[in-house]
Formats: sequence, structure tokens, C-alpha cells
Amino acid sequence: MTSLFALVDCNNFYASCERVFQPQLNGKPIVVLSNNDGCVIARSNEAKACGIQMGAPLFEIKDAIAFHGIHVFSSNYELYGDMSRRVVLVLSEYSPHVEVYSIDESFLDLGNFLDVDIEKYARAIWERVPRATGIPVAVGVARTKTLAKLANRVAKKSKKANGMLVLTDPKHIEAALKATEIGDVWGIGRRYARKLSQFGVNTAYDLTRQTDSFIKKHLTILGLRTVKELRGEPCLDLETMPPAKQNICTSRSFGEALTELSDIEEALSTHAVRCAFKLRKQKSCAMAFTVFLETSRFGQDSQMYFNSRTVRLDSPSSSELVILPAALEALRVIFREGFRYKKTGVIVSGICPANQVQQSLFEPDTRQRDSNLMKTLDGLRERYGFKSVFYGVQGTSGKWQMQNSNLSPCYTTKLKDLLKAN
DNA sequence: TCTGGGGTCCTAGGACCC
DNA sequence: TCTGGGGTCCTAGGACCC
Repeated sequence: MTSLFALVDCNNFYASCERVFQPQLNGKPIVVLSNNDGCVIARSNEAKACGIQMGAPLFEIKDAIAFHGIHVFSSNYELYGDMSRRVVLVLSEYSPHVEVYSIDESFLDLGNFLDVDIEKYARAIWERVPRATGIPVAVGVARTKTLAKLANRVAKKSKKANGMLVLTDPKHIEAALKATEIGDVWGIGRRYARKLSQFGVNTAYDLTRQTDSFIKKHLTILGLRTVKELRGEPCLDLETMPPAKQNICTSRSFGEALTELSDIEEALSTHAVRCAFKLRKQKSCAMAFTVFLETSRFGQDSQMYFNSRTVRLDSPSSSELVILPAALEALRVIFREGFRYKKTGVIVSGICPANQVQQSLFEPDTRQRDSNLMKTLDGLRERYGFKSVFYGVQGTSGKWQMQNSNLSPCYTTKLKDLLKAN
């Protein structure tokens, strides 16, 4: 029995989502910006052709935007999240085992599809997803996940493949490995790419020719796994049930620099509430959390400051009534007058399943009461949005709120949007 | 003036224990 | 004077992913 994986990757996903609802932008250059309209996180092919780089700060490309008439969007994660669900729904028609790897990528298990012409099958997926959702995709198929990733890349780049490639023939695999730069291999980042090139290892093919001990020494056992996968030996399984997260971080940069503690408290309390909500959503409790506060990391004139404080809880909790006041207390400890702050956030850690939590002996049992209240609050939030109920400390000044001046409407989830406005 | 927000895992080294 | 060896836990730092 041989394994077979397909990697389906949405092309320029965020840009494609925007285009589904503004088809007049087909063929036009589009970029989508990060939170706070900071830098470019998605580009249509036309924008790439204009020379816009991934991660480019908006202020650096203002001229290019004007010159080429590039359409600019703030990121709209509600829209992208909903489009992503639609794509996954279509994919699940093609395999009983789908791993949603990220918002725009899924692995499909095509092993045991014995009587199926895989070439035809992959092409069917490639055609069907855009027809059903409006989102164009690339499909790469191979014996290991890492090779499927590589096949997907080649499928996108090669004119001949035109967005779909089944990479199982050894001769084709070798050619693909030779055509793939080391830094484009899944699992090899910038640092490793630089290090490897010093040893004369420049392509994925070069990498497969190294000894295991060399790889393990310089790239740890994770790198060795990558190399084995490139050689065709499956080391990674499909993960259809994502494990509960071990850390959950909620943070945002402020729309503008803040100096007042009370403004920062509004932001942090909002993040703390959201973070506790995420924790409850995955049915977990946390043993500890960290609050951090920082100035801009880029400022030259103003002084930089970063500080964090970790708080251990007496017993694991997911209650806002526990986390929120303690988070604010931690913030007041690390806050210093006289800095221009740019970001704050909270990270919960030491996560365990909620049903395994033991009551602390010396604590009054407020757990049940809290849990009932949280259930009620979460119900309201899911139905009417996060603005429907909030604590006084979260405030209404919203001075910390992000900039998103080019936000598109939530086309697919509008009802929720309307309810939120009330 | 303006530079995102999430996550994962591994390794090395120190503290501490028997 | 001799002053081993093995284990666990924790943390910081460094790498990676989207």
C-alpha cells in the first residue's frame, strides 16, 4: 500500500477572495494589507508583475501603487475565513481525509485510490474548486507531503503544468528537485538556506544527496525528516484532527502610538477577553499567562521598551473573571511613563483539557458559577458579535483600534455584520 | 508619520534529585 | 584526597510555518 497526498493551495488567496465579489478587478493588480494596513501580505499576479514584494511596508510602495493603479485592501479575515470553509467543503467531496493545513492550503489523502486515474482526479479538483467557490487553486500530488508541497510549487510556476502536477515518476521527481531552490523547500527557511549554500547545497536535489548525519548535525532531526520526505520516504502523516493549541496569543498593534495607561488597558482587556474566549472554544484551561507591552521596534528617535510579565494561576482556568483582572494588574506593573507604545497582548500557556482540571484545595469553588456566566456571555458573542457585551475597562474610546481604511464588506456573513452594528 | 498576527518544535544548559 | 553518573524539569533562544 503506497501513500499519496494532494496539496491544494489557493492562488493568491486573500486577493482572490476580494476579486470573487468584485469581478471587475480580474486582470487588475491587487494587494491585501496586514492588520493596521502595515505591509503587503497578499498580491495578485498582476501586482507581483509590478514588482510589489511580499511584506513590503505600505509607505514604501505608495508611489508604485499610484503609478500602476494597484487596488489596495485592508485584510478582512471574516471574509477569508468563510471563503476558506467553502473551499474545504468542496475538497471534502474528493477525499474522506482532509487536513486543513492553513487558511488557504489543505492536504488530501489519496492513498488507496487504486482504480482511479490520479491525473484525471487531480484535474477534476483543480477545475471544480474555482467553479464552486470562485477561488483558483493549484494542485500538487506526490507520495509524501513534502514532495506534494514541492509539486504544488512547480505546478504554479511551470507553464506546462498550468496549476496541476502529479509527481510520482522518479525521473520527473529528480527534475523537479533539481529545479527547486533550497530555500523553496518546505521546512527550509532563510537561515538554513544561507547555511546550506555555504556547503554548496543549493537545490532540493543537492539536499537529498547529503548524508543523514550531515543533515542531522546542521538541521536537527526536523531537517532530516524533510530530507527523507524529499527522497520519497513518508515521515509525515495526515493530521485530520488538529490537536488543541498549547499556547494562544492575542495581540494587535495600535492604530497609533499610545502613551496613556488607560488607553492601553482598553486594548489589553479586549485581548484578554478574546484570548480567554479562544481558550474556552477549544475546551481548555491555562495554568499561566504572559502580558507584554512594547514600543515600536522600528523607531529610531523615540526610546524603545519591551517588557513582559508571566502570571501563574492558583489552578488552571479559562474564566475572564480570573484572567482579566490579573492581566490588568500585570500590565500596571510593566507600564512605564514616557514611552510611545505600539503593541500589547496576552499569551496563555500551560494549557490542559478543561475536563481534567482539579479544584485547588484552598480556593472557594467559584468555578461552576464562572463557567455558567462564561457560557452565557459566549452565547451572546457568537450570536451578536463581540461588541454586544463588554467590560467597562474595555472602554469605548477605541484609541487603540487598528487602521483598516480599505476594508471590504463581509459579503458572505453580512447578517452577522448587521446584527453587530446594533 | 507609516513596518502583522498568529503558531510549532528542537536544543542546550542550568537546577535539582537520587 | 576522593569528588560519578543518570535522570527530570524548566527556560531561553533559535529555527521553521502560514
